[in-house]
Amino acid sequence: MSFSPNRQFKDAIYEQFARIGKALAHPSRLELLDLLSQADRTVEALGRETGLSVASTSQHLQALKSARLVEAEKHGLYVTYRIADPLVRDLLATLRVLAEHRLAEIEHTTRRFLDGREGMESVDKAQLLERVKAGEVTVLDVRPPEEYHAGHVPGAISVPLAELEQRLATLPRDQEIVAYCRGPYCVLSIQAVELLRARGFKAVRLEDSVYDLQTRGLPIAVGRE
Amino acid sequence: MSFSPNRQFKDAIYEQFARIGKALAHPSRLELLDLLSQADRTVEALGRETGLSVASTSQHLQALKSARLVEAEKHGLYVTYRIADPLVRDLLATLRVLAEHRLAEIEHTTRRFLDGREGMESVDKAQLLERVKAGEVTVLDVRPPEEYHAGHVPGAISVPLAELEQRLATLPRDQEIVAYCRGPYCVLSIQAVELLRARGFKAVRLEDSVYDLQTRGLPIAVGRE
DNA sequence: ATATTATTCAACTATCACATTGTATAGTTG
DNA sequence: CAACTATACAATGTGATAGTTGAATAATAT
Repeated sequence: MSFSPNRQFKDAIYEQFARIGKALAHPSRLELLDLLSQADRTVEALGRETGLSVASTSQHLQALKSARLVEAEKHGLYVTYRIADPLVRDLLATLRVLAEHRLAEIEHTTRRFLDGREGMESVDKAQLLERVKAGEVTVLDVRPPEEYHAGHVPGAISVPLAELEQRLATLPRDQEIVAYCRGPYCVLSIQAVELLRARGFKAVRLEDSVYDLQTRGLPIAVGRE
Repeated sequence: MSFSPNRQFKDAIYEQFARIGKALAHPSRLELLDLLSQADRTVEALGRETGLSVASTSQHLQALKSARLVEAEKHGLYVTYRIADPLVRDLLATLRVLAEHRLAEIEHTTRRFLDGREGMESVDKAQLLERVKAGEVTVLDVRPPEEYHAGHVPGAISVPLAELEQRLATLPRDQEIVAYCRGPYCVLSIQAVELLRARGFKAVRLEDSVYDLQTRGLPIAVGRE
């Protein structure tokens, strides 16, 4: 029985599916995929942002490549990696939703991390999103510029967290400011909102990433502005 | 930097996400999840259907349980496992679509397997589905009875593959017969259609599972009939 | 050409996961 | 309550995977 053609077929098929499962089985690879979901990047840049050694980063990227989740292209001296298919983002999103739903540890960890930080409690997302769409608020994209250029909320202005302090003067004091970054587990927007509030601005955090918003029907703007 | 609270937070979060990835990283566990997607089952039944030893089956199930993808309940002598959340099915479906999309090996393996089998080539699915919905065809659920009872296409009759032969007389010769089972990689419906055709019936295979059809808006019937 | 830089490869060690066994536990039957 | 059965757990050997280091490769710049 176990050498029947049926069994062989099933084994071969599940073996293939497991290739993708294996690619998702390491925290670093998931982080790399999350970063690549925001913008294409070189090995070096990915290593820098994840805190991994370049060699380690390269190896994980190869693992992702051999599972066909990412693609690589050599541009001169640098190899740029990118997400191979929009479905990869969908898979990551589903994984995230399921994890949030089933793993109490995630909520627990997030709560502990946010504990003591003022006013990071979730706002009414639907309502906030309407105001973003209507342009009633100033929207800040606090991610690195590459990520902004790869895709951002229409009307949002790019203010990388590192530059926020020196650009405070250009921000409105009368209008509410909404900061977003890569998603609920990205801390850039948390830090941005903390800084803004400390300086007397009215600021809230939008937990979603551009791509989360895209699945809710918001268009994505691409390019310099 | 790498001991900052931010880094610790990220590591903890991605560690959690990776729990689910790890659970999906073995072919046997994926097969177990697929079986459980169709109906709850005992360890013994799962071992029998997958060809794994009972001990091995139990271990994989524990791995799935500790990732919270399945739940277990003891009924008398048996422990029954079930999918913990409908989102698990969604995740599996997304994984499958992505794999089909990106991994040429899957199509290759499937093609090789179907090669030589007459008329398993895909029919116009949308049109077929309409006829199923409209009740214009006889629909056969050729999975084991437990799976039928856990959820089936409305109007479908339960004819487990093993019983098909002796129930041929009850099937219409003038109307087209549609057989379905667990999805595109389940061979039960293939074997059913082969048998039916060999006996002169007009039969086609529906590649989707009940749950695939559910996401396309078809209701699921539950229970004995 | 040579040096420089980014990336990959190769070798090594440590850790982790797998399947197989055998054993323990817990319910059920006699 | 003893015997039995289904299931879970534990220990083992084996193989795969991760991270490190240092060398090799490849594309540019000098």
